Amino acid sequence: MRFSKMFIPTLREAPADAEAISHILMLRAGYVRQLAAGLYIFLPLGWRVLNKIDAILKEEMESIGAQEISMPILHPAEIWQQTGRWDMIGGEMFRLKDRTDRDFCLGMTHEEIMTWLASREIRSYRDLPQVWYQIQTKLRDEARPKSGILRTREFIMKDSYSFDADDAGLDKNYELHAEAYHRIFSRCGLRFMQVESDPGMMGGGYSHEFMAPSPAGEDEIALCDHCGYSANVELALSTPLASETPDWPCEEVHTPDKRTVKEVSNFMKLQPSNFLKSILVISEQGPVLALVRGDQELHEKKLAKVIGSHRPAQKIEVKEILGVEAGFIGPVGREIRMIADHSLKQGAFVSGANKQHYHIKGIRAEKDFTAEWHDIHIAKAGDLCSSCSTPLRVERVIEIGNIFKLGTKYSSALKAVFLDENGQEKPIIMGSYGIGPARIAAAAIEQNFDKDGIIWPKSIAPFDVELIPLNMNDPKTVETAEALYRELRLEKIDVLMDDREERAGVKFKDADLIGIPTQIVLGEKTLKEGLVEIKDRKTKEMVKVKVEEVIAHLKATP
RNA sequence: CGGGGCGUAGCGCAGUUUGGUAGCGCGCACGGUUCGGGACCGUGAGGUCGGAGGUUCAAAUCCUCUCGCCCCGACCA
Repeated sequence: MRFSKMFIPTLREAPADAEAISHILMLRAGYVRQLAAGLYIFLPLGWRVLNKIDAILKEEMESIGAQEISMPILHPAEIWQQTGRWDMIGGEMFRLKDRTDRDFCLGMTHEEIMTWLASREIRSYRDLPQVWYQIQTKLRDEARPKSGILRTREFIMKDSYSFDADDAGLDKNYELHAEAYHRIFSRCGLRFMQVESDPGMMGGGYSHEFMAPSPAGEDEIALCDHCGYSANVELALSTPLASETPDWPCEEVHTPDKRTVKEVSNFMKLQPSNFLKSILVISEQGPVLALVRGDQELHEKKLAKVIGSHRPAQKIEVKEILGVEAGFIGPVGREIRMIADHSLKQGAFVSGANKQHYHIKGIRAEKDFTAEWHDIHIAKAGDLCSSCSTPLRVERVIEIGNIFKLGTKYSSALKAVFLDENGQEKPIIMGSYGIGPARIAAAAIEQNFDKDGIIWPKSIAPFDVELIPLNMNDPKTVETAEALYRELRLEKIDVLMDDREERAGVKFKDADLIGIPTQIVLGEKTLKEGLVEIKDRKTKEMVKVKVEEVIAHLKATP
């Protein structure tokens, strides 16, 4: 492509409402434009990147036997009603009616529709397994679109679905996808890891996420460098370091107006880990007291797995239900249902005394209070790995892909069944597997940039090479550039030639911003010696090469 | 959905406190000089001051309502 003909609107200054690096750079380098909150236009450069990623996705999907199809994004409500998700999902689903008042929604994902297809077409175990995939638009009315392209309301996803006759088949397809995903993200030049994850609204029991470390990410994962344990902090298990607990006698302490763990621990000159924190929540079955150690945070999702959905109690409710002001509540002498974190099992702690302006010191599990024991704290850096007791690291990450074992949740609901070898009717066993190409692109930028702009991994760069003839008024420069341009294209090397009548400085700045991995600079003086400069965008290293040897040189440096 | 911030030329911003009829830098167009890291000089185009209503002789500026965008949190296949 010729730069002069291609629409690449670069910006010297970043629009004020962009914050994430990938967002700023994609805007500045002319890859995307924002239409509205969470809606992005991909400009020619941006679309080329997505196409490169898609090509890798297709290759790797085909390599594990997945077959590409394409599904509508407008879905009749009935199918979503049959699986229950029409009612389960709230405002995140775009809903609409057709002219005859029939309910529809815009697809957030395609489990329902894929399963519907399977239910109509698959009869026998002989038809299985099947793996179908598509690269298709999804729509979700996100509560909070953010970080440019990272969290949008409309986005493209590669989603695949496996259909098997038995669990072994599902395990196989799950494993094949995990392997394909490793190849995909490696080929895209990302640093990433596979972690255990919470299946969430997908249902089913078993899932992993693929995470690319980046400060721009929205998720956090806990990692053990020793045994390799890694999980989203949403479900990561950990053992908080044991706290030093002197063998206090049980006694009340006057703590006037000291309510928070911080206030009381400063007042009593103790560590937060010497405290027992009591949090009142309201569940559907009534109030529940959640107990965690003072230096830990309550994990609402973990708690929800024990007591179901719940909300924190308001200050007035605490007073009404427990008869004492928040800040002085504790487990001692309470009849209420209590869920306590494992870290409180051993040792003596300080908690609220259930008496205004008093705390109680030296309370012990089982002796002074009883509770149901669960892991309900948020894993944090420094906690010990629950399997090998090594301190955990916590890292911020971008979710770039996920894989789920769905089981029969959707096939049962939609009657996607087959007859097995014995003529028995059984629900198909399913898995679903997603990758967000735009997130791959954003993560690649977040992981590869410098002060001058983007540094694309070669595999997903919009072009392989940028040809930069500096002086378009010099016939020799233009002639050589045109010749090289032709030659590169004959060699199937994607080349962008900056043939604009611009000053050298502008071309250099734009080239660095856009981030094509290799730059070939044609300067008037070096050209007189028959040389051009080949420059690496990432390392800034430059070598002078004879014009005739450019192709050979490019081929020699992968 | 809760909290905070911001809407003035294509982009970045000033002007709003104290009401007097809109300005700077970049970009854009034209002419000239320049030409290996976002050139310089000159001329010029471009604005419903997010929108609606109100107060006032007069509103970008004050009041009310409303829309949009960003950030934090809640939420999140």
